[in-house]
Amino acid sequence: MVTMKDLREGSSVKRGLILDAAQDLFLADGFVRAKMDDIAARSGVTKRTAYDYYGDKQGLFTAVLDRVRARLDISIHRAIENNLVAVDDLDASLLGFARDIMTSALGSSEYATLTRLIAIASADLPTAQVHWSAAEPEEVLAARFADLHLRGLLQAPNPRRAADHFVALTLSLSLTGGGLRKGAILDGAQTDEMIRDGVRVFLRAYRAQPE
Amino acid sequence: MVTMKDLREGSSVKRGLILDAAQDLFLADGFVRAKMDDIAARSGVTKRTAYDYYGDKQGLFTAVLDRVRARLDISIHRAIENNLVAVDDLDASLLGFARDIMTSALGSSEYATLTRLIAIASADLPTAQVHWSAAEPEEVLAARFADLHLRGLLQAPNPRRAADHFVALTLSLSLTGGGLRKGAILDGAQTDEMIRDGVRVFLRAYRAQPE
DNA sequence: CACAAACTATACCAGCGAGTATAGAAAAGT
DNA sequence: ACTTTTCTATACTCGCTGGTATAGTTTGTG
Repeated sequence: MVTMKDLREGSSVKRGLILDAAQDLFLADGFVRAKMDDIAARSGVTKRTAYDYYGDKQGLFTAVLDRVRARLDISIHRAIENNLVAVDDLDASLLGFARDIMTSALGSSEYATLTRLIAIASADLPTAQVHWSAAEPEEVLAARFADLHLRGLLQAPNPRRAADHFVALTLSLSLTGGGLRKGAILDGAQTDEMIRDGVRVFLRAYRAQPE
Repeated sequence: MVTMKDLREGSSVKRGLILDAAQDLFLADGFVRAKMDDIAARSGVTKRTAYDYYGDKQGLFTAVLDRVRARLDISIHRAIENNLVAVDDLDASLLGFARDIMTSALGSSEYATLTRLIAIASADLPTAQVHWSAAEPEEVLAARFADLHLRGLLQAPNPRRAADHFVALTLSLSLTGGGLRKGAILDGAQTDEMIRDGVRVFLRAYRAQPE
């Protein structure tokens, strides 16, 4: 075990480079098969330096996990800002929200990345935990749904459950491709169709009925 | 690599004991951290014998995977027989189906087991594949939904998608507990509530509307 | 310049665990 | 009874990889 104080301050650019390499290799090979030598090589840094920065392999992994979690937090906030603050067209808003999450920035979404990292952690290091800074994604979405409920747009007396249902119907399903497969096999068009169907079903169940 | 012919026939009881032990340890520790010595010890057999039966560690893992898959096939068929052949009360039928899958026999469901094993495989050995004997679960459920559609009980023009939605709303959500956590944390009562809510939402979206 | 911190380069070590070898005992045919 | 197959028991090999040691080089800074 390496305490925080043993770690080197260092330059934040190098920290980032190391995390980038580590994230790539952890995602590609899982925790165990990813080798520290490869991570160091890919980040253009000596293995020794990587250890000086992050202590040990598990420390590096949790650092990757934390960064992705933080980025997802931001993505979610932005997606909410852009879609769920001033809602008039429910369909368009929910659709835009799900789309934003699935394709944040240009690369693959933080949501997909985090999901995979958590799966890896669950298989390889049962001790690792993800601690959310504020609230986990479903919670903040639930808060929005509660608002929409009050405003009479949604019929969602249990907003948290509604959020779970929404995520399950759109994001989760897009990632797994439906069924018990392992890899994400959906291309862009299929993903979008999956999301559209999910939103449609969600709204058919949750849209407030005009009296 | 060990060819089939190198493997020993052996007694089927011993095969089962080895698989039992392997399944327990793979589920508990993942593929990498589970040790062949422990598996052999737990199954009351020498390590050498385990190797004679299954060739190598990966062969043992895929054997476990195949057995669970086969059992899930059976469970699903039975759950369909018991709930989705002669349907009058849609709510009760779908609820019974989901409940049966989640609590097949007395132990934990094959569905949960298989899900976890696939997650482990996905993290630790990207090469392993699950090959379904006939059709994967969602397909057979989709066939049932197609039937219910024809009989005017369900409004599901895309039965496969409906099956994905049903599974996502009930089984998947019960396993993950909602949100991006890793372990299953729901007790029996919570699971049942999750399933009930899932079925309710599913039917609100998919039940055929009386003209 | 001097001095320290950061970093490289490379060699090394130690443990772990998959898989094997060897020798023999116990079933099980025949 | 004899032979073959199955299985036990234990010791062993061997590659891999996380982590470290050592020595030297760069970089920054007063």
